Amino acid sequence: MRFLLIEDNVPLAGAVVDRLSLDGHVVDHAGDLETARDYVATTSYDMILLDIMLPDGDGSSFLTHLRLTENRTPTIVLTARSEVSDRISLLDLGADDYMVKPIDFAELEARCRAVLRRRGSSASSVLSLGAIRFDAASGVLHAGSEDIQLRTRELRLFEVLINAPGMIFSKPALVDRLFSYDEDVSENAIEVYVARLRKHLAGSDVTITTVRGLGYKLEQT
Amino acid sequence: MRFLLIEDNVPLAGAVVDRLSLDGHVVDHAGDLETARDYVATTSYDMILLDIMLPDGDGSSFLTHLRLTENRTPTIVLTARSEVSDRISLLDLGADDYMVKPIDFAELEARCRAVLRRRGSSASSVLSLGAIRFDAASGVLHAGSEDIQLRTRELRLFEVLINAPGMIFSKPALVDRLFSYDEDVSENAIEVYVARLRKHLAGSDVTITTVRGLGYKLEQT
DNA sequence: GGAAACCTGACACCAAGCTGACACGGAGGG
DNA sequence: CCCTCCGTGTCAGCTTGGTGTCAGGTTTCC
Repeated sequence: MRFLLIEDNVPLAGAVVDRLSLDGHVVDHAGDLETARDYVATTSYDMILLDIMLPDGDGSSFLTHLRLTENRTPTIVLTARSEVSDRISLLDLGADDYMVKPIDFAELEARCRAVLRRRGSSASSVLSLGAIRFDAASGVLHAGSEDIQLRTRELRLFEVLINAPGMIFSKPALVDRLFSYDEDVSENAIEVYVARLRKHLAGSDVTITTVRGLGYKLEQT
Repeated sequence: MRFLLIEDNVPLAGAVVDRLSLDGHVVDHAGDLETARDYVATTSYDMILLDIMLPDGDGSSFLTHLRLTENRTPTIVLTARSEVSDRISLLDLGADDYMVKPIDFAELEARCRAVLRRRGSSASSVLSLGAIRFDAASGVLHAGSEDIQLRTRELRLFEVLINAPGMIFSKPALVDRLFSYDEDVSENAIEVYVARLRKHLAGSDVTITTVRGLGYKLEQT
């Protein structure tokens, strides 16, 4: 999952980034609304965490604009207790949930999961193609008679591929999906992860096909 | 498609306008930021090509301003090599892609298509003619009962032809479209790729017709 | 009939992709 | 505090398949 965290408190932001990264998510951090606008204009996120009090404006106006441009990215608003004058108005603006600072990380994770589930983005979290089944929540891949626990990076790659079987993903696009901007990674890393996934898929009726010069796609044989 | 080209180098701008016009696009040309601002204020564009170094200011400020006003028009930034201090910073500003001068026209077209496809503005990527269907996103050609994965060069050629069925493309024009100008390729290469595409189209009701002395065109029989 | 334009099977080249090995670093345990 | 384990990304050498050229054949047109 790719998150956008909009938060001006640097230590707090760092902590959230660290925590979410542990779960294998990619997190981009924007310290103000201007940066945040640039991010959402160029990147597609699975979830936005939005602080309300920001140096260059009010987070709620950002949210309003976001929804007006038909961007339905699930959003959780982070707010100090004193700012919760009207929680209803936040939800009316298009927030999916809100949390009061100080943030409890376990609760944050739980609410993220809840919101994502409610939105049905990865609804039941179990995807299947051919004879394989993949539980995105637990990261377990059932191929043949084996149950394989995918590790975080493998998991994210597989998640991307199985969500659009048959579609070609170029290596630069995959690098973009798996790594955040400040991670400088060679495209060879993608090749390596494709190879590792292929080992897991060996013997099943699903393969990752190379389309030379274009990219990779997942398909049933 | 309606393009806005913001570029102060007149000969270069002329060449880009000519080239894009060949594809049937409408191109407005602004030589400086002031003109460009007037254009975007009055007209809705499908795509903006933006030079960074301009007589009356920096193109990146134009872009920033554009995005702040919630204008999401797909934008490709044109830049001299020395200016590419940081690819990321350009993308952060809200550019969809960037190109280094000197501009390779074949590449420019490809990138425009890619950006437009990514933005999803051009509806679906599936084109059809007669009994064949072509999915530009996956590069798969459905002809008869077969699904053929086109490779990059075949794909580029077919893309050009199917975007204007019946139109005659000369061999020099096709060389121009498929190869960048540091690739020194004989026109025979086009003949070879036409032959390869014809094999894929065999048995369908679509053929590539030779118009002796003029070029090739794609048509339904 | 001859020349120019076009077609095509074969081929060699080389960049794209694959993969085993390794080095690095964080986590966790002793 | 050190050691080990494990996930990760890089690298170098290898394999492979797409690519453009060529040579010889065929068609077209004057």
